[in-house]
Amino acid sequence: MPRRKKIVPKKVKGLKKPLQSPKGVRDILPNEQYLWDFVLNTARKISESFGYGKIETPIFENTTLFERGVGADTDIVEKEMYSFNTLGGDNLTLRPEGTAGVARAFIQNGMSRWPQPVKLYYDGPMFRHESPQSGRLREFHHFGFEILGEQSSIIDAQIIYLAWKIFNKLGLKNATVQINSIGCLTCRSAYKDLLTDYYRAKISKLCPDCRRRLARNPLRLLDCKEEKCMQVAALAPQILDCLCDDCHNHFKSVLEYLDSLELSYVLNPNLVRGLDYYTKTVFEIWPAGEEEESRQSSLGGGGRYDDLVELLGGEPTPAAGFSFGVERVIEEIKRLDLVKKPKIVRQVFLIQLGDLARKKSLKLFNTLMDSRILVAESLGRGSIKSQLKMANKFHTRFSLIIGQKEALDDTIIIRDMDSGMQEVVAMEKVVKEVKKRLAK
RNA sequence: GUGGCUAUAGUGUAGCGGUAACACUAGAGGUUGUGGUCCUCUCAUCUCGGGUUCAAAUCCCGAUAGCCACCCCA
Repeated sequence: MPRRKKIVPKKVKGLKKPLQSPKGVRDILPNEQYLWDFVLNTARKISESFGYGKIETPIFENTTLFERGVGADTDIVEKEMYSFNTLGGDNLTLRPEGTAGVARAFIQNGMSRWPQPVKLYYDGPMFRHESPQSGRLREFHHFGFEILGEQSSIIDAQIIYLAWKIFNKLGLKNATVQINSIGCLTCRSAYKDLLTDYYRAKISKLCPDCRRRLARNPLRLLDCKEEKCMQVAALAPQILDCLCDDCHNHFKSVLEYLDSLELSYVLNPNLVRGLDYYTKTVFEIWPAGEEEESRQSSLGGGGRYDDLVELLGGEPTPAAGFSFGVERVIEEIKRLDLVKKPKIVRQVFLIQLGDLARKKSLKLFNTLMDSRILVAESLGRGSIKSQLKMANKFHTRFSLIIGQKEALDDTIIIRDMDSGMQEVVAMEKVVKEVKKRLAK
């Protein structure tokens, strides 16, 4: 006879369904913070050395800001925004990107009366309702910087240089700068017409997607990956040939500045950014690797946006900026194994036995901390054994043990964890004795 | 939003129709107040819900989530 196990269900099936986070968001746990610190601290430091000041703008803004700023026809605004109505009847949106908010703050805080140009950097979460996959989340983080109130092309070059410098400092030396110019409003719309005409004539050779896209956004057809479309795209008119004199000269001089910085770049005539506010210079930073893969996961992007501030109701203010995706950069750093995880260093471990000792240990912990001794503890644990085990995990050089006897005598045991030698010292001398030993 | 793949302890995996295994991690313990090695024990009914079957982690359907592609972007 098969013996039946007695079934005593601990859980009633289905009753205890653990709550999950919503789709596309994640927790950033203690053991990955060092990467975040590394990336953000590096970026902040370099930005500040370039004269940028930190700005924090709200995580949500009026929806109108993004509709007008990013552009009502863009994918971001059309289908990716977290918008909601408040109880008070406002329509707000969780920011999908940082530039529009900064531009709004520029206007609202009268920054046009500050010494020009105004240089700002920021970092924080952004939200886009997309279908998540690797390198793509619904809540993700940007680090970005903006420079407002300067039209000279040297600024474009400097921004690219700053971006490049940050990536370099992060160790991403093989990331490439992809650059293009999409002209100003005038030459771009002229180019769009030209492109539309060109594609209309070849519409039978296009894939269904591109036929559909043609009316909406002809620029997008340029980077379709269908074989047929690529053939058509290869012979399409290029925006660079259609720039007005001003835009043409501007771009030419940006490239000259980059040359003089000896910063290598890839001139990419198909680079088109998905936000409407860009004018003239646009650029992205792609990770090292095959071009096909790199373009899928651009690490960051930016460019000039001379019309944005005016579009939002401010005085005409030329500007440029850049931002990168913190998660993507961290992934790339992990992939290339660039940063070692720092070890937690603790100098002594505090052990306590018994009620009185436990009480004293709390105070001693503070005394040690105030004396700048790095101390670890496991005050909740009872047995000396388990506490020593913990001490071992922390790799401390010494353990300080207060037992019941020591608590009464007002003494403490200093144990050398390597040799196992122990010494009893008076409580008031602990700090001195520990420091003496640590100095050896 | 569309299509494909996947879903087993905290982590990584095994099991491929007869009722869960291994490694690591974590917690407790191996007699009196002493760690690192070693040993013992504990922690999942197999994402959730439904169906087929005498029997399901294993097959089917649905939901959810992850991954990949398209799209787009960071």
